[in-house]
Amino acid sequence: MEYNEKHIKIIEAAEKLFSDNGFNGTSVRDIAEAADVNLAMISYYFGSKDNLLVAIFKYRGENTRQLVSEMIENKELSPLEKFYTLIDFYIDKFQNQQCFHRVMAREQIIHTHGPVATAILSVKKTNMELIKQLVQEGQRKKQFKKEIDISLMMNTLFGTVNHLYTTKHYYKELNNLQSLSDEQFEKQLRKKLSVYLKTLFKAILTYED
Amino acid sequence: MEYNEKHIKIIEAAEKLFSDNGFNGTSVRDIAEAADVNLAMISYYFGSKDNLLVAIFKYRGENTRQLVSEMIENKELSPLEKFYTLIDFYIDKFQNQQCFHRVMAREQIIHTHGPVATAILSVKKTNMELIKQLVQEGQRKKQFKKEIDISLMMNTLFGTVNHLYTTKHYYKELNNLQSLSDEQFEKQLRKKLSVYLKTLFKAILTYED
Amino acid sequence: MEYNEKHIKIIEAAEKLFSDNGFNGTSVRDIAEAADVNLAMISYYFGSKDNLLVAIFKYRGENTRQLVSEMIENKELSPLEKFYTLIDFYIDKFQNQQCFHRVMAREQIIHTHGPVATAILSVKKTNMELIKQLVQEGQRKKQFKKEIDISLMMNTLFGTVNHLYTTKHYYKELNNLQSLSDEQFEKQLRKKLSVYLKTLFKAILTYED
Amino acid sequence: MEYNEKHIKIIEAAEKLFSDNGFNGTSVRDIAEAADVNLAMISYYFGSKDNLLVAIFKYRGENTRQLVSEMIENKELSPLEKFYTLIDFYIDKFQNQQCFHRVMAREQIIHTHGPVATAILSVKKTNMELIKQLVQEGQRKKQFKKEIDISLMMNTLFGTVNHLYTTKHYYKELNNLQSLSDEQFEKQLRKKLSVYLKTLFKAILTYED
DNA sequence: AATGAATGAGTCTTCATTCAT
DNA sequence: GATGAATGAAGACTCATTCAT
Repeated sequence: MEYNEKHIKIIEAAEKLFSDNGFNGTSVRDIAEAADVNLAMISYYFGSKDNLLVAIFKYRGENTRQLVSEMIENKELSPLEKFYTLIDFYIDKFQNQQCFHRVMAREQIIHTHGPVATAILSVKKTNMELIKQLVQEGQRKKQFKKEIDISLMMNTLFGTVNHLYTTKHYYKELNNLQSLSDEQFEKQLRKKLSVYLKTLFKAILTYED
Repeated sequence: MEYNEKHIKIIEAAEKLFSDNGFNGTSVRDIAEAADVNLAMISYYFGSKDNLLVAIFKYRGENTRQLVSEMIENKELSPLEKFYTLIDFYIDKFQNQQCFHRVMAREQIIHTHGPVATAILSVKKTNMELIKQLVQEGQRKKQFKKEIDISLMMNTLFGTVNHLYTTKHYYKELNNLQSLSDEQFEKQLRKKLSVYLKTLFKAILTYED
Repeated sequence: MEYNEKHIKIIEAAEKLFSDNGFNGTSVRDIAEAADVNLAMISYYFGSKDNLLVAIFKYRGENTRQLVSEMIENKELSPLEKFYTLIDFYIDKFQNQQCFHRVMAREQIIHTHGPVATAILSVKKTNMELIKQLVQEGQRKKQFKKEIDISLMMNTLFGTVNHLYTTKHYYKELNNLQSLSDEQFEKQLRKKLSVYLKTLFKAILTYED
Repeated sequence: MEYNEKHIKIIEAAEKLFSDNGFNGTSVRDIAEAADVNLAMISYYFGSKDNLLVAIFKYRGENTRQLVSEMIENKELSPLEKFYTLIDFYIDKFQNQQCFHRVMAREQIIHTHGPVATAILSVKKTNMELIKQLVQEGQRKKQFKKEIDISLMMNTLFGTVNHLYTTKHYYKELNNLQSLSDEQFEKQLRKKLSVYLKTLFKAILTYED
């Protein structure tokens, strides 16, 4: 599917609004205003509001595979180094596409079937596949433990990052960081999280010493 | 606040519907029908649909503290044993109150301020406080590491459990477990998750050998 | 009809609220709260909200007749002096019972039939009768003109006072009297209106010189 | 603001219904039915029921100024003749737009602030200004008294006409004119009122002989 | 290809009143 | 006599979508 400029304008406006007010809390009218396009154009371009949601997942799902794929095939890095790179990649992704991940975090809960679920599953399958590949490489090279539940491990990776970024307002409050500017806070969070996850996954994946 | 039988009937009906269709995807009419009460009674009892959501959080938040508190004060368990008990407690909680946690998982994302956020924050504060207490006990007894980021660690605990239970339909699909009955699946998941998290948190908290 | 203390409390609370927000803009619940009585008591005492409105007119209509009647029968005053007294009496009445007159001014417009109209008509008949008597006395004594349209003249009397008091907020604005305190304004208005109406009705009623 | 055919259809239907049943006594559904338009169209066109009320005042307020203005600038009439014309103009206006004036009579009482009050005040200001101009012309030409309280005088003019037309059902009753057809009654009323007011205002404005 | 106008269905909430106690 | 709890009906408004142009 090719998205032209206006498609993208609508998608990004919708993403922001869905992120702030939820899918059902956002009206097509709101989106049209935010994207500065005619109201009827949204139905015209996407068919329906539901379809627009699916389009968001497709739009955001497209890029990931290639980026991660290239990184994994890099021959100069050890599996653990690759995993560290992967962690930073996902942290960056969540940080830079917070709106999208907020939308996804919410919608994946209620969509168990149907086109939205299919689009989400496709994103998840890609991630699963790439990470599996990486873990297996580490295992082949005897640098990663043999017994690793990849699915649960991924749950920890995405669960932690996702939970942290989608509820960062509570994190801020609980840790009395209200005085920090958003920028400072995000920078600090990024750093701490990166170190934390690397330590954590080193423990999960490798034979510690 | 005291909730009578009808309050609870409404709360539980709402919880289920919010869980399945989202807050905005559920009409007060739907709730009234599911709870088998008069439509006007919901406004009469709770004032508004928003208030009903807050009531759900208050209702579910009330019990936790005492249960966890008692467990933590138990003198016969070591800190690590207590943490293991805590893990199982939360796994059970998520498993038994999946509807509630689905609602909470969704609502905590968009409510950054206001009464809903306040109710959620209160639940989170309680959890934070209790776990902090427990970790500090372990540290005092030199059984837990000195440098533990409690907040991030909790993110891993709740993030993992939360993500797994709220998106278990994807987990099932990604691991090709569609053939399992829901009961079998849940039982197996519970078991695997428990072992996984205990191993994980042992690594996070203690000086491994 | 005898009104007890609670009846009167309700009537006066209703009168104030109807005056501020209109009959349909006031809920029985509002009245119950303002009167500090149980909600059901209003139906219990008055039967219905409509009946309460009728009760207001009956309650306020009762006193007028006797007061005016006595004044008119006073043998020491000339007809014109009596009319002057009457003018001040009505000005005082409108000033002291502004809420009631606001309600009446509004309700008399839409109630052309039915119990409310009947109650209002009864008040009007009383006034008409008394004033007619007074004018005829003046005519008998050759102090008032023979050709006086009493009905239109009363329209001028009540129309002027009524219009002025029910829309005094516009009068204030139009005459740039916003700086005056309510008290100062009312005092000044009362005075000016009294002089104005006496001059006016002297011209209408008597043979000027 | 430009009103198209449908706007006007809605405005006029609303005006009639507000006149008969009051603003709060009329539902948007009633208006939609009377105007034979879709229910949602009223919100679509006017935004809200309150806005529709404001639109009524704006719609009816637009024409007056020009008509009166032209008449006042007419060089062939004496000030008193102009005033007589003005009286007939307002009588006609009240007679022909009884619904509107009923609505205005009711709403000006409770709206002391806000957009409705602003729209009403604007109508009143226009009238005030035009009449002031006319009276001052009469004073300059030494045909009107020097000491005239224009504001109170206008209260008498509008108060009388307004009171008479908005409560004409009581006038009919009090004067035992129930046997007259509406047409006959209105014709007769118009005539009597015109004569009455001209006599009255001649007395108020000019040096009588 | 793009859109202004329009709409049927549905939203949450409030209402005056009732009735068992 | 007095009332807390309850409700059927109705309220104003918003929604996603359509369709003639």
